[in-house]
Amino acid sequence: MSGHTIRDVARAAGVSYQTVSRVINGNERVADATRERVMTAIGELGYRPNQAARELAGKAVRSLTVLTSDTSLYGNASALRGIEEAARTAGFAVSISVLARNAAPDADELRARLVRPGEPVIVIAFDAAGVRALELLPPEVPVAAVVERPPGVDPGPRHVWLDDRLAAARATRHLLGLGHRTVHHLALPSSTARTAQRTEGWRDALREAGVAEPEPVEGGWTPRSGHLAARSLLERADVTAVLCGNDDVALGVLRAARETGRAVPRDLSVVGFDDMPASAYLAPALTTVRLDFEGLGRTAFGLLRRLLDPSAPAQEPCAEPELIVRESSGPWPGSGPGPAGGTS
Amino acid sequence: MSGHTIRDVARAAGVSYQTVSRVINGNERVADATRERVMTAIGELGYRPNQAARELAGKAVRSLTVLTSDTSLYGNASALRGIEEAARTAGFAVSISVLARNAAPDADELRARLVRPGEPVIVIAFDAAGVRALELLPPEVPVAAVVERPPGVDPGPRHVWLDDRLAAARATRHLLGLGHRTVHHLALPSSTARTAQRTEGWRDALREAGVAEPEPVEGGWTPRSGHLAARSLLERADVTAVLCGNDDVALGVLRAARETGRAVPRDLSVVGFDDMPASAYLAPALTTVRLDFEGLGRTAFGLLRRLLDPSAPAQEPCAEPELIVRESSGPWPGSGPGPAGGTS
DNA sequence: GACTCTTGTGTGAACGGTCACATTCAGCGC
DNA sequence: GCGCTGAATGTGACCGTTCACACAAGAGTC
Repeated sequence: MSGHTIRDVARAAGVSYQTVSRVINGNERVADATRERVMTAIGELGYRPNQAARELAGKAVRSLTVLTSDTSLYGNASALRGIEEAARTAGFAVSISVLARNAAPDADELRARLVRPGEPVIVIAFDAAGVRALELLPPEVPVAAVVERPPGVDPGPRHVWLDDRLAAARATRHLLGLGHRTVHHLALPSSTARTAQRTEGWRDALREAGVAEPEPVEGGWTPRSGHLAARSLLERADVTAVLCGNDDVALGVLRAARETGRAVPRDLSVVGFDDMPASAYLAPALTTVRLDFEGLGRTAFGLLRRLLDPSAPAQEPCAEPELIVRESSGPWPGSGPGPAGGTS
Repeated sequence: MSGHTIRDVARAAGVSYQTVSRVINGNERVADATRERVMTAIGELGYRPNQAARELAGKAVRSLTVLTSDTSLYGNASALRGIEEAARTAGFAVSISVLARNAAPDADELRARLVRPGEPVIVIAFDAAGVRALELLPPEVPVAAVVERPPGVDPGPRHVWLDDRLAAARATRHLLGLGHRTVHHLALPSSTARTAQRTEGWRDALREAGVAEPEPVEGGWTPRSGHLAARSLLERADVTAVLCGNDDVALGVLRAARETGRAVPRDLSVVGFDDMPASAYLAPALTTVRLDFEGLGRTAFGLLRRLLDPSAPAQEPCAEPELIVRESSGPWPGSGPGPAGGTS
């Protein structure tokens, strides 16, 4: 039976229940000898405080809910892992609630999802469903958000994000540096009404280099959607470098390239985003930008925690995006005579 | 806003608080007219029951904790998704706690991970850490387990598993049917002291065909470990078909094959396990066995639910393993055109 | 018309904590 | 000795809900 109460402990230690409560809640003015006795009583009885009673009596709860879409996507899964890890070490319990990708939730459904009113929430809002959920959340719930791009001019302290814009710019510069006349972009669905950060970074680099700025092609998140989108893109001979919205999309593009007889990287350079564990083993191994989703999740938790308790320690920042050059990117095919290009 | 109580509702509806409680907890003996009034009062006030109070007062709580290792592994993530989906539709809140892969937790730590003592648990125990956690869980907690193989002779009603043995046998037969003299196996780490189910199924098929039974090579879960293990395996010319523990491992093997100059499927056939979304897009597209992890998760939840409430409806069973033949498996190189014998 | 039986509703007491306040008992200056 | 202070501990009420009952009507039964 797991049914010992604070009063049982008090009886065993020969003190009042309030003293036990004091001991449990850390240092108040309790004599060392008393604390000692209470502690041993707790240990012997195997007492564990009842979370529900604690919460009911007004004590701040150490739990949070993560709202995310599809957890099988690498970014979501990694951020979730970061949150979970940080939360658990801080003694928080983590609940999870998965949003349907397409159908954005309405306010009622959302409220019903949160186990208890007032439960703190972290939203992983890389896609539109997440962003919408974030908007719909009632203002009184404490919330931190992992987003693709900060909203508006004044992001406020509730949001964390990776520097996708810089990352995309770096990847694009890498390709331009290899001699490509321009870089095409297979964009992820934008999470907001505005252009995605990665798309902007890509455009930054193109503009900075003064090259043509082709229309980005909007696709999905999966290999399947990358494959689909690439089939039309690769019909055009002038496409020599493709920056993909993520590594999964890049995988689809690699396949499309194979099917249309384009050798990578000889005829076509493909660069991904995220650096999934599999990406180094693809054929060819994928050039990509490594992103610290886990660190991002940890940071989000730190944010939420300081929202609940301003005296909580600050979280260390997450890692910068890092370009990982592998086999899938090579020099512009137009420059080298025939078989010259191609080894990396 | 979120601070209305059952008594506020009662006052607004002109009834006693107990009547409101009855209405909330479904149909007891409440007059239709009264129920109606209470319902509108609830709607107008935007009342939401306080979970903590409800739990404290002894109401069974509709929540569960999922104990799993690394959620970025496809099997874990998919099973989690299945659980979450089924749980949410049934009105359960899902907490998640991630186990470190290597360091198995001790009983105390495990208990501390549960939101409250006696919290129902689903353990995703595909690996040793999960199995150990399952063993350590105190007997009083209601638990369902998603396992790689049922424990002992009498699995009991708490466990669900996929027919990995049959699945492996099918995949192996497929390869033998293509003329391969035998099939080598790159096994996942076994979750128990006994041989993994997939390994047994593979052996079943070899034995049934009366061919040589090479020692299985034990590796890990990742592309990296598959790559590592394959490098030594592929030094041997007689290895023409490899059954991999999962698709990620197969990815590593594909890369190793490329590096050692073995064309797949011409010189080497590679078959995976799981059918991850990416597997259809690999180069070459992976022949694999599709497993219904999501359905398995749903089933596990159904099990737990009936454990808590025997009158709950039964869950529909999950799908059978299905062999998906793609590009990575082909006829035995010894028979076909081109230089005969292993050393081409 | 007094008697059960059913149906609907109200009342008091938990549940296991925390909070605000009351109490005890040293040590201290006067 | 007296009151004053402050540290250590105890007491009562309350958080919002459910549970076990008690109670008030109306419907049958005889």
